[in-house]
Amino acid sequence: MKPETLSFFDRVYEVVRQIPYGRVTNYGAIAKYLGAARSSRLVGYAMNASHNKDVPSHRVVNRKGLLTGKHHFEGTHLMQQLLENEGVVVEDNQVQNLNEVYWDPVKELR
DNA sequence: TTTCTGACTCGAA
DNA sequence: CTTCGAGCCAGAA
Repeated sequence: MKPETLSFFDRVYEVVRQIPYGRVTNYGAIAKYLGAARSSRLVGYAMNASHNKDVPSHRVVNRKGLLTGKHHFEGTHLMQQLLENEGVVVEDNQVQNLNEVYWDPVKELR
């Protein structure tokens, strides 16, 4: 597909889809990678609409590593379980080893 | 068609 | 230290 024809939301999905297994990133990093550093909110809003998409939205957390979007998953701890299943340590709705599993599209991707 | 409201982040007061 | 405002897009009512 042509990136130019994709909406901002679609471009967010493309980036999220490239997050490696067992890694997580945050909204601001994705926004910055897309050239819209001030649009971190939109990334979150995009996740809200990514339910029908093939997007691993559970790998996207906020800047502090908090699972702010877990409430949008089925069950009470599905998002946390998905992450732990990938080896990510989550405790009290927050990624503990964030600096170890953190994946920055701006640096890692290109 | 207009209005509203969200999975955020950062800097200023 | 805490609180507040601004910036940004898409879909539903």
